[in-house]
Amino acid sequence: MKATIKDIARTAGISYSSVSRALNDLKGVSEQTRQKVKKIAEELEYTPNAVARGLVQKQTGTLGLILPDITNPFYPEIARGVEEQASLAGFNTFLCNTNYDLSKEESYLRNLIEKRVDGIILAPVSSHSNLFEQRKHMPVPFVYLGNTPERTKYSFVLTDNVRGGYLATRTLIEKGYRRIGFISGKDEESPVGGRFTGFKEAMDRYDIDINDDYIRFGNWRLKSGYDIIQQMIGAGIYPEAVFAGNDILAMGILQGIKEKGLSVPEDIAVIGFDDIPYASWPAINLSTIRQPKSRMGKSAVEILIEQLQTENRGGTMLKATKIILDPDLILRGTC
Amino acid sequence: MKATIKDIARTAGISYSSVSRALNDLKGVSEQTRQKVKKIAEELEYTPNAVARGLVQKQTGTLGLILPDITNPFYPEIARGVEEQASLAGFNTFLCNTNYDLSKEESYLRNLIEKRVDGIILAPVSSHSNLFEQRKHMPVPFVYLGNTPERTKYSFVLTDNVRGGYLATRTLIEKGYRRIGFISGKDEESPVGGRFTGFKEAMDRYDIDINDDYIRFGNWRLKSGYDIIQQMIGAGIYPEAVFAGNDILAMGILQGIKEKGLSVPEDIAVIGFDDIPYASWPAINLSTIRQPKSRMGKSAVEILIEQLQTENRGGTMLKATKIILDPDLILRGTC
DNA sequence: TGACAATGAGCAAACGTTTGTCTTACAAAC
DNA sequence: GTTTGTAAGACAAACGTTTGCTCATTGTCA
Repeated sequence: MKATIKDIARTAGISYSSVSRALNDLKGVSEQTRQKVKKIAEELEYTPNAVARGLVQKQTGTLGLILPDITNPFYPEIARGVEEQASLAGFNTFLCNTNYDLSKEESYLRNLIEKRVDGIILAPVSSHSNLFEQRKHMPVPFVYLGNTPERTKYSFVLTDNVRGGYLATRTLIEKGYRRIGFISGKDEESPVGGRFTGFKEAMDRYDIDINDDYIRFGNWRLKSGYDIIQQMIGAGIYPEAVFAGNDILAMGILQGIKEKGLSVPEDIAVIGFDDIPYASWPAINLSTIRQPKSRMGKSAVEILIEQLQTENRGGTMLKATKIILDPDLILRGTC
Repeated sequence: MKATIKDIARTAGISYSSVSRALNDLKGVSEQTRQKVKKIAEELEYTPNAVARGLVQKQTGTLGLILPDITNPFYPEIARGVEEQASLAGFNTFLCNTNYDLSKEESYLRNLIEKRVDGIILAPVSSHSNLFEQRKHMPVPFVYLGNTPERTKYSFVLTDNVRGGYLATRTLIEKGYRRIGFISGKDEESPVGGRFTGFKEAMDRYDIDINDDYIRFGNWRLKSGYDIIQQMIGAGIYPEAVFAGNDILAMGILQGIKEKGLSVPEDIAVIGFDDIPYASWPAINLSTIRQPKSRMGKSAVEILIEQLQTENRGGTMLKATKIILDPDLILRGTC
């Protein structure tokens, strides 16, 4: 923490620019000097100061990841993907939890820009925030992850929700179910719009009528799924299969069904969305549509890094990269 | 990203030191000038450069959190606690995943030191690494979280494992169980030593003999718990209650019991350790000993920040702070 | 042998702040 | 009218690097 490049220069009896060159393996120093410098650096327990370097190079080797809540089982895998890919490329990752607070999204953004991160990944609370769309220009490479506002001018990576919805529904249909329900959180909070679209497309494609009694929108909490299905069963009007807007909801539905004395998938089949880790636990064993979460995180980092390189070279802002990943069908025990 | 303090100074027609003072609400500038400067800063979309500030102040407003795997359900809550507390104090948090790789622990440490973080929280893979004990001195405030090496010279915060083990075992005893087993991962990888100690203390205290047939050490994966209990049941020699070294193991055990056609807690009662989020899901409903994970994260940050303040003031290194938090008994359906 | 390139090294200017010291002006106090 | 105090602001030195430029010195080639 103490020794600087100047200390090394002094004890080596050379200029500190040469020390810098020696340490960074740049040419302009003899092999002999290089060795000597490195040896002295070792002895002095020299640790390069990335802050100073960052100042002159205008690069900090840092990325920012803003997400709603690392405690939500959907995010840890994403964070891991991001961190891993970033680390591979020599970047450190700032973790920022907004706690589903829109205003925090903005303040973290400012905060990260002050810290001069080289790029920012934002997994927004809602896709309906156009907070960032209004800015003329991000001063740093920027990419949305997941909940992307429609027609954004920035880069994004997300899962093909329409295709996912279609896949889920088609699977139920092919298993022979006809009375199929859709239970979800509300549209405005999420890209579920696409999932519902996929649902409708599949039903249409197979010429099955949609029964509005089986379509319900609550919120995104487990209890919502639990309540809705119980209410349906209680009223005696319930589908033989349900596609849940996400896995948390699906788990609530599972629980609700069981507590009503019915069984899954015999009485009601269930399929979820996301494939959060819970889904694979034996006691739950939920069929679902997997979002490639780790891949999403990695792709986001790749976008940032590519943008960094091109931007530096060309000097001009390049077009936004848009990545839409395919979801996978994960068949387990609930349908 | 473009405008600097000098740009402001130029358009305001004053020296840039005055701009700095105006912006930071220091005295030495008239109210009038201050207003003017702030207005210009606004117009120029000035964003302070934290890197430059960090260089002169020798403080970056950054903490590092090194942990094995954010995907492991034990860590997200810790990370959240850390991030929240750090953010409250104006610090950003670097997330570093070692992927259970000891060498990465060290390289991340070096990495963070180069980045000149103001403090480091390390949740080690194993408590048996004395990699860091050998260093004469950490160049930055440092605290262990969780898996702390014995007799460390650094600060740490952990849960009282002995007490937790005692609590779990006493609970089983008070519920009337006598033939009690302990299934865990191996000692050398974790502080489970304490948990086993607590187990033995409780058994001793209530004068119950420990049956070695019921004590088993595998690894820390779910499958280990699953295999061990199935093997026990298969052999016809199994306890009426088992204390599992952690919740993951407990869930494997739960699964194993059910697949053998036995029921919980009627045939075998189970209690775990950690209280990972899974444990509270209705379908699992595991009784367990809760580690106050969020609290642990927050305490670690508090230690760092206090050390930061005292160190700056006194100029001398202060004593390590040692925090041992009490675990809580969480009674659910499995015992 | 002379011209020229390549090499090793030093000098100094950046990077964008904060902060200690110095100057000036003006008002209050004697 | 001189001293003293105070406030506003300017000046310049840091912080620890990287990097463009210059300058010898050496080696190469015709």
